[in-house]
Amino acid sequence: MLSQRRADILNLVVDEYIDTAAPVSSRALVDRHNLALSTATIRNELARLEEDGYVTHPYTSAGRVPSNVGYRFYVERLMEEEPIGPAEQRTIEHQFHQAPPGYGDWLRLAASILAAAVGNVAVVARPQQPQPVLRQAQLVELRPGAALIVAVMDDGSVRQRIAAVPEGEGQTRLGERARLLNERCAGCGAEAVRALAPGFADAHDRGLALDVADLIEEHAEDADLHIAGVRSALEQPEFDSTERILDAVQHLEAYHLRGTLRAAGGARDGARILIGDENPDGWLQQWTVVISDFEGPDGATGSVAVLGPTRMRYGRTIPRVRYVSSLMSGLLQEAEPQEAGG
Amino acid sequence: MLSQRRADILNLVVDEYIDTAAPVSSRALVDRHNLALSTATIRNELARLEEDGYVTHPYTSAGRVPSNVGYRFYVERLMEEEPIGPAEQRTIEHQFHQAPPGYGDWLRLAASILAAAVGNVAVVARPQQPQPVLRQAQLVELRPGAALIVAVMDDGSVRQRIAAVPEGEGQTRLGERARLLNERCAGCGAEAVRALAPGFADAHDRGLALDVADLIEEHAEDADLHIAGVRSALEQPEFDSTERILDAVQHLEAYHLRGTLRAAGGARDGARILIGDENPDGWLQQWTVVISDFEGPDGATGSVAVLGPTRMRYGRTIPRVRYVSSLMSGLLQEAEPQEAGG
DNA sequence: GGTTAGCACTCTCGCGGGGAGAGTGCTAAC
DNA sequence: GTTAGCACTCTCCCCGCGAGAGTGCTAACC
Repeated sequence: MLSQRRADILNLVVDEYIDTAAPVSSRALVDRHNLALSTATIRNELARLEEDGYVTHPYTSAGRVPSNVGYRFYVERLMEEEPIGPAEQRTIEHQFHQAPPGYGDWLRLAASILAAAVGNVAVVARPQQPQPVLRQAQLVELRPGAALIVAVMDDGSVRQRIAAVPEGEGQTRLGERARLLNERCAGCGAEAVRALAPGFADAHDRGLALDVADLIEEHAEDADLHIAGVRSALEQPEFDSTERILDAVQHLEAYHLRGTLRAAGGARDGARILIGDENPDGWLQQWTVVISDFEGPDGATGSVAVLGPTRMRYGRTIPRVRYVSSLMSGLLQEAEPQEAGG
Repeated sequence: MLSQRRADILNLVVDEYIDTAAPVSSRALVDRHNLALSTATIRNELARLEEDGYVTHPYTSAGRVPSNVGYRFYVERLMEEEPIGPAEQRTIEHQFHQAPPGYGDWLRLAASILAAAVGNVAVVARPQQPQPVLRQAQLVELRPGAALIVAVMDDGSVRQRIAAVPEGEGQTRLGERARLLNERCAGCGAEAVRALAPGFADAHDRGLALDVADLIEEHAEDADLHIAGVRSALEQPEFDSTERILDAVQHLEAYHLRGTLRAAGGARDGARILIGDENPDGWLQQWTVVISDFEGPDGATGSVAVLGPTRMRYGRTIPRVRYVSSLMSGLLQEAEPQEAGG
């Protein structure tokens, strides 16, 4: 366990490093916080903190940099959360209410508001049910012999697939097939639909039912994941080399992130926090991820997350992730949706 | 008009520069192509080409670099297209047939195949009808007082919006509302639905109809736009500074690109080509965009495009954009869709 | 008149040196 | 336990310099 004084010093080191992105020297600590100790004493304490693994040295005679262990301790014990002031809150809600009311717009907006608030990458994933159920399927004729199946789930997610249909059929016949399909399969999960499939008299209907079953259990499209703030994150000094930027760009593509959002991690008041190598993904070793889930209709869960360098303004980020998450939750569950503000 | 010899030299300069990314010297031209002329003669010709605006000098004593005018001339008169060999064609088709048959997957796949084939950013936009028509709308209960409208268009595109509904209603009542809406509005365009709205007896149904009308004329989501190959494009030497990379990253976000794809430009056999400042967008001044549209069902048009530095392998890119575009078109219109390749 | 050799001139790029500055670790004294 | 002092280390930036690549120009050549 750290002595009070050493914990205080660690706190200052982390704060300072988060602020300046430069290794923190004993001199800087004493001067900038008017410590009643000499730099030599601080140096001794820093050496102890280093022995215990809370800070490191980039090279022999530079200042100290927090380690992942140091950040973790900081997040759990030292950090002060930066509250969301009334002005900031008003700004955010204002932005929300000015948006066009499309559903995708809300999600995108949440991501970009959050990204702007924390200066890092923000990701918002649409609520999805773990075991979705078919609400209704449509058949859209593409050309003779092929149609697009559009399947809407009970959580509002939509999945599409091209399927073979008999060549001579027009849209009206396809409409009948869709009606039959819906009559029997609406409200069913993937296995149920698959079990119902053999019951269709027509071979093509059987095929369609199996396709629908596939669609139900298919992972939702990455399209339902909204990312914002990549640029501001990459402007931070940790991304000084082009390779690092390119690696980040590559990994921040939508379909890599779904899995990331599901990762568990040290929680703090409902926000899961993964620092550096606590992340399961290799490429995130230098990143911190802060995730908060929110509730959609019928037990569907969505996620709000921020990704940034481990040197992140935790005190600012964590409450804002939580707040945007609760806004989304409220939007979908409690409060009035369409009331235009002022 | 350029003399034959000067045109030949320009051709060599552009080829060479595309290949090496370094200013082309008279020496390099003579040596690498066994020209029966001295470097001095070439220098004279290069000076003339520079006078006429086809090439430039980065600084006094470096080699020559093609200007946009030079590239344009090259694309229209000089370039040789690099045909798609049978092996490459087989690879591409193989990749296509191995894909999961989801509709979004096809589009994404097309983008990533194209990106890999040309080493630049590839974008594929889902076919959309200019004047879409409602096929069917659904109401998904989010919570008491609010529902999600899910509207499917006749081209298979889907748009969603949150709407207010009377508080006491369950999903069954919402289903009835949806049925009424579909009975009257299916097959209608935005104005038609808007005209029908006052005909609904119930005020909420009127509101829903108006929402649906909005949805029909709303721009489709950026979600329907698939991007690939950002990393390989940014690995090229023109992106040496972090600022350039960041600018590119920022602008390559999905919702900036729809407009870009609609831009017209010098065409070559069905591919529209915009070189450098021919692009309407300011940020694309250093980029070339090659676009080819393809036909979806019922007159919907999608687009396939490649974006890269003006120093782009035009001879390779153009036929491949055209080819992938025709594959998409075929997938949606002519050939067999599901045949798995042996 | 077109072509070419020769040469002076220019600009970039990479390398090494050197000095300033910032910080540490250690020792010895308080 | 704290502190002053000092030697030591490592980075960073600037500068200069030489090598190399390429051009433009002039004058001769076919």
